[in-house]
Amino acid sequence: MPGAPITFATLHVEHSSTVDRAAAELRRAIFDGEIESGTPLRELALAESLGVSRPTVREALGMLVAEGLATRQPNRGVNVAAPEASSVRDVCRARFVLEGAGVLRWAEADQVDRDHVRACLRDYTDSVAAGASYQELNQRHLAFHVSLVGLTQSARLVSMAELLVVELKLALAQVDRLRRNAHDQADSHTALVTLMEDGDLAGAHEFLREHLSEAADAILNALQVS
Amino acid sequence: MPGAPITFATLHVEHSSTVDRAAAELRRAIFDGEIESGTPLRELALAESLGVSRPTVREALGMLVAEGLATRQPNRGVNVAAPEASSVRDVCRARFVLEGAGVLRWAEADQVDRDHVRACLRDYTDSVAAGASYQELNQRHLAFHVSLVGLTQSARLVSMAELLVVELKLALAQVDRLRRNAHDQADSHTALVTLMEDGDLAGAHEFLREHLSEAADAILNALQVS
DNA sequence: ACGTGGTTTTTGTCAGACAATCTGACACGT
DNA sequence: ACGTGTCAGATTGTCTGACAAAAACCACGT
Repeated sequence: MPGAPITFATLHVEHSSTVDRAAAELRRAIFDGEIESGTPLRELALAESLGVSRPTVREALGMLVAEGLATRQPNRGVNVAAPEASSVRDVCRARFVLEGAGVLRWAEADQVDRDHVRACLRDYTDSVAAGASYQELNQRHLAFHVSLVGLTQSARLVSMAELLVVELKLALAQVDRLRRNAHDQADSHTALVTLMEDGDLAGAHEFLREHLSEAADAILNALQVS
Repeated sequence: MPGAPITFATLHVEHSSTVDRAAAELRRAIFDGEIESGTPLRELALAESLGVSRPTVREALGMLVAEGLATRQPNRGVNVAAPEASSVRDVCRARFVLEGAGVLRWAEADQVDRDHVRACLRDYTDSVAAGASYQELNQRHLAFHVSLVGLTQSARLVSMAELLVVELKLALAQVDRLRRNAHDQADSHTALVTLMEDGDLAGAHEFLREHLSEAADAILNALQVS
């Protein structure tokens, strides 16, 4: 259609600010275990290490605090968050509410969202079969759980679930180095999807509750060991 | 007991930073309707008006953006968020998931949390009976809804619900000046609690769905009118 | 050992400055 | 007339340097 207003909808340039890059670097260092949980994040030291100014570091730290990756005590600085038993239980309870709501809405959900769940499951099982790296398995595993929340068709619930997952990744980063028994819970996930496909949503809901409860116990055990 | 370590547990000083006070002032101005939705929040102008420096304003604006009260476009500044129809629907869907989860857990919930729900309901009905100000009615009304989420015993879900409520308050601030028909939904809330007290949790759940759906429609109508 | 006082480190906040980017308007060539 | 290039103004993003306040640390005297 000549003359029509052409929109280059697919084009996109990375538009990252210095603060974003600094925050991303800090996240990476935390998840990679380069920074132990509980270590203080001094603004001046970080500014020199990252090669940016103190205000920039301050803003990046504010983002981490908002994400729950770090805690700030007034006039005492920010530390890498230390996952406690109570917070792990809380996160898992919250996850069950969000993901459970998605599971129960499987039937009414959008076709796109259901397909997304299937795609995430396939990605995960493929990674397991291919013997992918530990990090990647974790990523796919959690992505599947978030995709369940997508069934609620609420963008806010999804972003909340992503926040919870970030906290969980922090807890996992503490124990992964100890027991990296790459938990292939792919079978469990497949069973969950099968239940939903068969229309047994109540069964899937109960299955999810046990699945999450087991996950919480596993993390708590690993945390107490370390 | 002489010599015992004395703790002045009741003493408490306000320990607020300049940034917190600036953010609080901005929130107040937004909710009071002094700043229209969509107006740009220039850092320099705010710094002069508030009597603080630009970095402080910047940080306060970052908090507002994190809360969803304002939106930031890179290199173009932050504007007071404009509630759209889609976001109102999304918030209400998310609220139903969170509050519904609380309602369904009424029986297993902690006695303290159930009492808190009852207390919030009483506060609300008392305010209605006393012909309290519009602002206060709104406050109590929303506090009751948040108390429902408290039944899940998940601190994270509660803080998520509080975030949603803030967004809702923003939308209400837009329409309240137009139609402040102080919706006394106290009867509706009382009916909800009665259903739960009687053990009809499924009924209460369905009742909540309709209650929230009506609220969403009312807000949407008011928004379209304005 | 205990409480007291000063010293040092770190954060919270400020002031000023500069570069990068966006906006809008205007001139230019086709 | 239309699209393009250019420029000035405004605003944000980031940096530097500085200072006050709070907390942590350490020595001191009793």
